Amino acid sequence: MPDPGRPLPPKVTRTRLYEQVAEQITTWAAQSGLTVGDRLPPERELAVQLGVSRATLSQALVALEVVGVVAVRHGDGTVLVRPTTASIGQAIRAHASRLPEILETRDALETKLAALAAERRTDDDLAAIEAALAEMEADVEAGGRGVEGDQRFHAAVTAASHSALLARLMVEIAPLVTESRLESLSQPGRPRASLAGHRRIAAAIVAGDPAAAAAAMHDHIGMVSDVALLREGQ
Amino acid sequence: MPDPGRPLPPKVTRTRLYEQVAEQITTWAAQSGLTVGDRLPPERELAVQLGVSRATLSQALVALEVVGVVAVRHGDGTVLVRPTTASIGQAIRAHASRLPEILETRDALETKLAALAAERRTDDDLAAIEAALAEMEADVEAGGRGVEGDQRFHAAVTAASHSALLARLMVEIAPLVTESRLESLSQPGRPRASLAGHRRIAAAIVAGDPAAAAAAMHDHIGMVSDVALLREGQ
DNA sequence: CGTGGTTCAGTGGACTAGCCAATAGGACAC
DNA sequence: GTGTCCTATTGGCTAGTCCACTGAACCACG
Repeated sequence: MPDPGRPLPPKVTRTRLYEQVAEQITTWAAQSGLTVGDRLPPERELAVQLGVSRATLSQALVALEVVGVVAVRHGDGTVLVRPTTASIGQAIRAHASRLPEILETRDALETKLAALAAERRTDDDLAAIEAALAEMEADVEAGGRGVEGDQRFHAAVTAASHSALLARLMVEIAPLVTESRLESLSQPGRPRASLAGHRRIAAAIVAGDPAAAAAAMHDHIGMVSDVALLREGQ
Repeated sequence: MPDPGRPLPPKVTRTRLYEQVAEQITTWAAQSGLTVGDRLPPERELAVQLGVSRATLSQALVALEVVGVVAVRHGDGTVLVRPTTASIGQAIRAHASRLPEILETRDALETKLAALAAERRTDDDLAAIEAALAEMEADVEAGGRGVEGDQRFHAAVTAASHSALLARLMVEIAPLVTESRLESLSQPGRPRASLAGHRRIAAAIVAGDPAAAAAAMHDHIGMVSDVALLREGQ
């Protein structure tokens, strides 16, 4: 769910072929255990493997080059210059205790995001945040866990921060965050508590108080952390 | 390093055609007074105007699309979705290198890293931090900018945090951080100030005081930020 | 012995020509 | 008016071809 950027709805996004190809390349590279510095197969060969023309593959490589994932060297080959998203997840999964790390990282990123959001939020941002809150509330009232609304809320806050770099890092760890979210919201009483936490965060953002927003987000993640550690720990 | 005597080799930067084309498009769009929402000429026509093939033009458009400058709509046309600030071509080469964003992100990640380091640092970690400080000090005393030592220091703090995920994210933004580091340390008096900031951070980590370490790191990055913004402002 | 040039295989860079697919807008039937 | 269909225009993608660059092996010369 590459989403933190747009609270906007489904919007039939026509996926261009090169996007899919770029995605396939990164996942394939991750699964193949390719690391920084390794070479991708030659374009002609790779194009055949992926079942696309060389021109399309070239577009995909341009996209990956612009994003800084690969470096295409004329006459030499194409090399990975940055670990791909999937490889990050893979690397982390190799570690036994990943949940605490995920929460630490969320704490680092999201407190900053909340503070920035309090400073920069537009009316549209606030509307998206409110909508996410409403969605979560409705779900929780109906006995649900509010997973969707929770996710949307954090995505809306990310969007409201208007920081492309931080947003990208959130996308990077998104799959890991999903895990922790599910674990947390699956506990009795947690959805309501989480909703309350969100309300405090939203209030601080609406009020334009960066410090309060950061503190509220920190508390919120700390709450998730506590319970998760209890479950996991002893 | 083939020739220590010469300061700078010719540096033949091989520019791909699509990069030049992308640049031409943005500058042309700016000069033509095109604003957000306006349509670019059809690909076939534009390709002729620019004197390149449609395939190459397509690559350029992919690059601009990835960066978020244009939106290519099948069957309709290509529209501008973000004002082109002339320097956008540069932005493509440097990925998403917006200095303020980089510093925001560093602030988010590194304050947390410093706090964790204060809690978890081992003797080896402290030794590495001290070594980096010593290296930077020696370089600065000798009139250098201490770039190497600066980098090592932050790497040592990152290692001392013992958080693989945060470390990975630091790796992600490493190339961007390098830019900001160079810009900052190139200013008169900055290396010394930076060294002092490092000392405060190190002291807090040695003392095992997470809050103080985070605060010191925050101040340190804030200092870099101030100067950088001054530079940018003019 | 080594320095420097040459060759060659492999690789990406770019172009041309062509067909497919989506869109918008007008023509038409109702 | 209203809805449907048609069509010109536009981008999407492919195939085939040639060119330029890289690196390594090779060889000739000093």
